[in-house]
Amino acid sequence: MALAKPKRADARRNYDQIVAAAEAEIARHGADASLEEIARRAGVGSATLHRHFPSRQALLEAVFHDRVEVLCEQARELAGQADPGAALGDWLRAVARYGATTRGLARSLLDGGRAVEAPPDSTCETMLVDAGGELLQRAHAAGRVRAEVSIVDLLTLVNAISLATEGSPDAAAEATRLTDLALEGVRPRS
Amino acid sequence: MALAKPKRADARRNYDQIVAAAEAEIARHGADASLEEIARRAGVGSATLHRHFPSRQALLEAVFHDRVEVLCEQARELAGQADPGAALGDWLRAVARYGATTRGLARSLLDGGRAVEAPPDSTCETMLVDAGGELLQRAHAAGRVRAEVSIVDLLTLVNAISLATEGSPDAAAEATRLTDLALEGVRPRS
DNA sequence: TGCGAAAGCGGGGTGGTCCTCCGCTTCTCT
DNA sequence: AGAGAAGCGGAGGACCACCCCGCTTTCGCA
Repeated sequence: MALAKPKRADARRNYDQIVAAAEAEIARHGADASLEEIARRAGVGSATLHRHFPSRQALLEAVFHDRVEVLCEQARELAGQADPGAALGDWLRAVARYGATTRGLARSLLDGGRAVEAPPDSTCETMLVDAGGELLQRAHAAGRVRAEVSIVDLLTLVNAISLATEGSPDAAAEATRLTDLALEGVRPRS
Repeated sequence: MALAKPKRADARRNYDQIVAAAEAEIARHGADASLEEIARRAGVGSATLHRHFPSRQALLEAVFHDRVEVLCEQARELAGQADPGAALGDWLRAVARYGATTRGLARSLLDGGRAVEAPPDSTCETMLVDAGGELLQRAHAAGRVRAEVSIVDLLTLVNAISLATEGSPDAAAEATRLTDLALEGVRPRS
């Protein structure tokens, strides 16, 4: 749905410029960067931005779509790995790292998850659920994950960690550490 | 610091009215409720609000101070319990529940943790760290928690969970479940 | 190639926000 | 009661999201 690019040439050009400007601006100022400023830097009127992206969330989805796709690709690669438990863990750590280091992503995923609008599939949220579901299924089959744990649980947890560590000095390390903690549990392993 | 109430009677009255209005408004609209609207409902000019609370965070601290105090009190009670592992777990679950069901609290704690201003002690963040530190220390001593786990880690984790579940249909249950998950880990206990 | 309809554009307006300045009011202390 | 300090709040500036609507650009078709 984030891919429903407009068909007229100028519209498409503007669309791309807006996404590019948004990417830069969000990296600089986080998920609630000024839409006005984004439009300005993209060289379009603010109305154009609002026409292409009816909500802030729509813009965020478009900006992060590619990055999320990379994560999904990574999940597909890891699915072929010998140890399904490790594969799932590695992927979740990667997601946490990505989320913690990419300003606005975690926030976008969180809001996207609660979205009131009809979720027309292929949102970043559902992409991750699909990709991660595969890994979790294998881990379940191998008995490496408790049966009642769902992929939505895991992604919520990991996303929460991203959100909480985003902005800390070494966000990547912090996110990885906390993800490990959550996956392994707090008690010493006997 | 959130307790440094003004001394003149009218100022004190306004202060209290602002906090009361803020509490209601934040419950309704979350941590980024309109300060203007809060001032309006408190029956004061916006300048008065800004004079009493130089930043949004300062207002949030004042609003949530009492609730956080309750949590700290709870920690002190649990510290006397026989099983330190369970005590810590119970408390963290309570914090998660509280955070998930009290709009704005989790967000406030998160931003409070990163605060750039000189943290003059007795912020909500430090109160929780102190209260929880006690519980963690006992759990450590009893060998129920891995040595490298700190109270800041745990609170960050729990707060992240609050943040991520706030607003879901049954936030309390969801927060509790995810906290359990994080404390116990993902793998089946042998 | 040229033309007309449709698609898209963007300046400017509206109503909201945060925050500050500064003349005025209210309180407190004696 | 009166002086001085402490506090007040309306007005105003800078910014923002979002929309309206007259204008421009593009594209399919002849």
